Amino acid sequence: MKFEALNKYCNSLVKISDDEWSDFERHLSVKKIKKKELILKQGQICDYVAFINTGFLRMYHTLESVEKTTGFFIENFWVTDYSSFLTGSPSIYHIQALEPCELVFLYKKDMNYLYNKHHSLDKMGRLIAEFLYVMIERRSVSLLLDSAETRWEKLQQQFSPLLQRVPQYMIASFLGITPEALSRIKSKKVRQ
Amino acid sequence: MKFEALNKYCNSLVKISDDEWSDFERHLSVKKIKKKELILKQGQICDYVAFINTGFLRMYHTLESVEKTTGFFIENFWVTDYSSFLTGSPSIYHIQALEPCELVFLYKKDMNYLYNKHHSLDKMGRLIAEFLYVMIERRSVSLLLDSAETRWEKLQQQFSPLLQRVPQYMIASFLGITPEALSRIKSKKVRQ
DNA sequence: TCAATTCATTGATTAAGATCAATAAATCTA
DNA sequence: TAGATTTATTGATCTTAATCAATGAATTGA
Repeated sequence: MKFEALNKYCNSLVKISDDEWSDFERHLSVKKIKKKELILKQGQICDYVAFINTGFLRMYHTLESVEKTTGFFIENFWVTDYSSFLTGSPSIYHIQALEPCELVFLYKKDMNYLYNKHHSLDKMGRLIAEFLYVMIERRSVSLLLDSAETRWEKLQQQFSPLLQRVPQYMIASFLGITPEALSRIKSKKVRQ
Repeated sequence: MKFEALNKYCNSLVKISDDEWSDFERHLSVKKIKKKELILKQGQICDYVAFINTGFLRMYHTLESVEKTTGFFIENFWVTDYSSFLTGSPSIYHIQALEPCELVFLYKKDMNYLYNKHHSLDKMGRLIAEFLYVMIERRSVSLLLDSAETRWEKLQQQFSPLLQRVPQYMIASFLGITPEALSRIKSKKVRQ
């Protein structure tokens, strides 16, 4: 089943009736994405959210010639430029598949219809927005209050398996430092 | 009217019927807060959101002896530790009135009741969560990609009047720098 | 209003991380 | 699998901002 993981995810958040689910399902579309393919380009308006059945993506941006990774997206959760999606303003990011992906797309116009029609789906939208808020607030605080070394340690604790699959220069920019700086933090850790 | 500003704010987000509003209103309570008073202490669970009729507050934390301001809250919007409110985990912040405030409190248990009972209020909750997400994402990106000087310039553009009322050391830590560094950025600007 | 306190500024030094450069290691890909 | 390309590491130097210290300005509260 294409929507099994998503169904399970939704049910973990809110009670959804069969009727509501079938209305929801009608607006979903599955798409396979190749490795390195972009599902969003800088300057485009992100008019969808996509649930990640399988695979793994990153968000990055390329102002000032240097490429900076600002987020990762993993299985059983959503990928989108949520700010662009919400505000309708052009994205400042690219979103790229780091591995072959199977994604379930839901477009904004359909989402608005669903939100207005079904209280439970509106509630689910609220819970997701709240969850994303908590995640990004944590990141923001970490950037403000923690040293680069502490941010690296926390990232390891939180996403240990993910880090195996990602080039270090992407992790470095996600931490807000250069690859050289991350390399030095790591070698320091080993020697301790 | 104690709830006039809040009513206006809510109606700008969603259509609320008279019945829904009166149910909403029943769960609100107004409270006056003195300057310097804390409405939340580090370690407490924030079980409310409060709408700011008048006044002006900040959020700060005091680990490692140095006090760091991480947020400001202004009239006609909400004040809360939203992460603590959402997750039910103890706050790592103090919230303090920087001026005498009149606040409209809404407690979590009442909010959950209202969310479940009225679709429109659930929708409003979603819109607020989404708005807060966009705000903090903007801040997070700025911390990651902008220099301290750029962050200062953006803050000036966004909150010029606010900055008049706040000691500079609070602004400095909000920007993620020391008061000395902010002082130097400012004097550099003047000389240019 | 005036002393006490808090806050802002400036200077000197230190530390963290950026940048530049060279090389080694890993990974594509034909 | 071999050559090409990408990525990681290490060293040297430079920048930005932190820290420490002293002084001057501004607030505040009795």
